[in-house]
Parts: sequence; structure tokens; C-alpha cells
Amino acid sequence: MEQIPAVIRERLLHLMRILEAAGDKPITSTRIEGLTGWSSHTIRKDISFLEAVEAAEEGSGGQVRHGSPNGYVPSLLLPLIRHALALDKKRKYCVVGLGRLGSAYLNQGFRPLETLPPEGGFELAAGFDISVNRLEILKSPAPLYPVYKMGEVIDRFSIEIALLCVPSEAAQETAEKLAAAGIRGILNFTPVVLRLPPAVAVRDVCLEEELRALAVRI
Amino acid sequence: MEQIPAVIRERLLHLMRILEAAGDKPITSTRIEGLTGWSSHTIRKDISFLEAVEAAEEGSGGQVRHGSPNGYVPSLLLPLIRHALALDKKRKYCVVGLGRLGSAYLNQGFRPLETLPPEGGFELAAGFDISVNRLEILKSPAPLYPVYKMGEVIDRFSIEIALLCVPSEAAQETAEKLAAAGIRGILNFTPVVLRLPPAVAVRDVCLEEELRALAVRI
DNA sequence: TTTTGTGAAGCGCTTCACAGCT
DNA sequence: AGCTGTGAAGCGCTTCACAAAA
Repeated sequence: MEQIPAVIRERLLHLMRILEAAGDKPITSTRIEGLTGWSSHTIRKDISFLEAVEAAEEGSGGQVRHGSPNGYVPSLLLPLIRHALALDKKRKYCVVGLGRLGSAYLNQGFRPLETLPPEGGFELAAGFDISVNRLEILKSPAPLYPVYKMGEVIDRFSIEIALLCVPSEAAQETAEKLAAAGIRGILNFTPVVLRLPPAVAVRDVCLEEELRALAVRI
Repeated sequence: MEQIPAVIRERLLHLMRILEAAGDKPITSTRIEGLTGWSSHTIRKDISFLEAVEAAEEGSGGQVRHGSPNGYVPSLLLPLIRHALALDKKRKYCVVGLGRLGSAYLNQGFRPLETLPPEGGFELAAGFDISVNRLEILKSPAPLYPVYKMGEVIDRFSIEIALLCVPSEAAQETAEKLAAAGIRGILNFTPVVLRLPPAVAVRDVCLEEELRALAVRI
């Protein structure tokens, strides 16, 4: 299954955003090079690789052309990427810890992009916090629950991903509860390095690390 | 100057967090492997590479040992990494756009870690928003200004990095103003793909892209 | 004996050069 | 003519195997 190398995956994910922003105007590999810094060769290779994977999977040798002499056509390429990355399924996520950061992510829905089917996408299904007071005050497009109901709610609604926005002190403990509840992936906004079973995918979004990464390039 | 490969840099940045969390208890490469998924070989090679760079730079052949039979000693290794990545300078940053997300980052200071000198670190120097109303309401550890003063303030306080938290519609325009004001790096929290002169380093933190990256691994 | 440290081998991604399409 | 598409060459990172230290 791990058929697409991590480097290529990351580029494809970013490429999706570029294609989505392009509307449906074709975009050339040279222009993508200007936006990303990757060489146009690399981009074409990535897409070529993608098509090879698809062809091998489907068994169909049906040569489809996703580019034109004017560049790549978003409406043709996007579904291909989505399918190759298995992003054509709708998934539910929740926000855990509704402090400043967590509550910000409660209301930051996604742009109502003209999504070409089959569109996967993500749906905010719940928010959790330890403070009952907060649950009553906050306005939210999704239902809010006290943390002790977390396991039950995650299971009932088949929530797969969690945004971990609790204070550092509670991070590891809360993450373990999420893992026990059967969560599949955690977006970790705390600076804590989480220790979890490999069945749970973790991705860190640490302000200090990001600032450092920028500072290094200055 | 671009002497440290990007792959290694990213790992070293993450390693810093691990070392910082370890207090001053030595940590073995095997344990780091368990926390990160990188092979212990890779970790040792990274550190070995780092020492080679330092040695070449300093000209000193003074063989320093940063590991012990019990593992790496954070207080020895951290300064080395900080120096190699040029993170031993203090830098100022600002938050642009004080909506839910932006105001969250106003108050999320860094943990008061027992920082071993020379510590670089980051200092929040200002916040900007277009709404004067918000500037008056918000509590902030740093002074807040209306956006039209952005250029002046960035220059006066030598602010190098900006957290871009404005609405998507204003992202490109605001980023260009930041570039014109002489900012060196932008942490882009909007889903917009910014187009800026190469003198400005950009790093994206896009919720949807992160969610997708997680979903791919599920 | 467990760990770091490192030249050398191996391999995977990037780049090149050119064919193919429109 | 300008772009995509792709085998093949090139190169940089990862892995291996083993020396050295404590």
C-alpha cells in the first residue's frame, strides 16, 4: 500500500491547493515551478509516476492525457490525485480543547469551493472541552461535549481525526484517551512530542518549530 | 551557506524539541527512533554530519564527543544544533490579522523553558489588524497597531517574521505589503498560495492540507 | 556490552535528454 | 513552437558493517 513515496505525496498535497486555486485554467509545469521552487521536471515526473500507479492498479492501459500543450487541466488532474491518495472519502474530525486556538478552529470552516465530485473533504463533527462553562458560552457549528464523553462520541459518530489543542500539560494524557477511543489521526498543536501506538498517525503543527524553520532560511 | 540539506534540517528542528523535552537526561538514538520513526542510523549520521560542518567552519579539529554510552546529552547537543542552524539569535515576530486564529497566537507565548544560553528564541513584538475596534478590545502582551502603520512599525522594531492570519481574500495583498516592509519570513496560515519575491521565506500552515496529509496515512 | 561514530555500499529521487503530442 | 511524457543517467541520502569509546 505504501506505494507513493512520502516526498512525492507531500508535493501532490500542495499541488492540489495550487490546482484548486487555478479554477479551471490550465497551468503549466513551469508556472508551478515558479510558485513552489520545485523544478518543472520533478513536477512532471510526479504526475507521470501517479499515472503509472493508477494504471497498474486499474489494470487498464487506457492512456489518458492530463496535460495539454497549454499545461495541466485542474479538473482532469485533481480527481486523479484525490484517487491516488485515497482522499475521495468524506472524513469526520473533532477539536479537542476549546481554548483560544481550539475555538478558532471550530469556526474556521473550509471555503465552499466548487468541488468536483467525487469530493472527499472533511466535516467538523464535534468539539470537546473540560470546562462545561466554555461549552455553554461558545458558538459552534458542531455539537460540543465535555471530555468525559469523548470516547463515546468519537465511536458513535465514527470520528477519525482529532485536532489536539489542549494545554501542554494535558497533551499526552488526552492523546492516549483519543487513541483508546479509536481515533486514526491526530493533528498535534501542542509543543509536546507525543508517544502513541503506531496505529495512530500524528502530525505536528508547532509554532516554535515553524518559526525556527523560517529563521533558519533567513 | 546552504550547506545543510533540507531533509536533515527538518529532522534537526524536530530533534531540538525532543532534546528540550528530555531535560538533561541522556537520550539514545534508539529511543529517538521510537519517537520519530527515523532509523537510529539516520539520526547518528545527522549528528555526525553536523559535527563535520562545525569542524570545517571552525577549523578546529577538537574532537568533541556529544554522545556517551548512555546516549546523547541534551545540554551538549542543543547548543551545537542551534549554532549550526544559526538559531542563536533573538528574532522578533508579529501577528497580522487578529481574528480568532490571530488573537489566539497573540497570547500563546512559549513555555518558560530552562533555556541554556546562548538562547535565540522569538519575541512577539506587535500585532496588526484593520479593525480599530479589535485593537481596543483585545488584551495582548505586545502593542497592537492598525494595518496602515505596519510598514513603519516593522521597520522601527526590526521585525523579521510575520504570522499571516488575515482572511483569504486579503492574504496576497497583505503579504505583498509585508514583503515591501522588509519582512524576512512569513508563516502563512491562510489556504492561499502566496506569490512573493524569493527574498521572503514562506512556510504554509494550512489546516486542510494537514488534514489531508493525515487522511492519506490512515 | 551497549552505545556512538563513520567510511563505503546501496538505492531512490532528481535531473537530463529527447521523443511525442497538439 | 511549446508543452507534456518518460527511459536513462546522475547524485544525494539512507543503510550497512564495523571500528572505537566508555
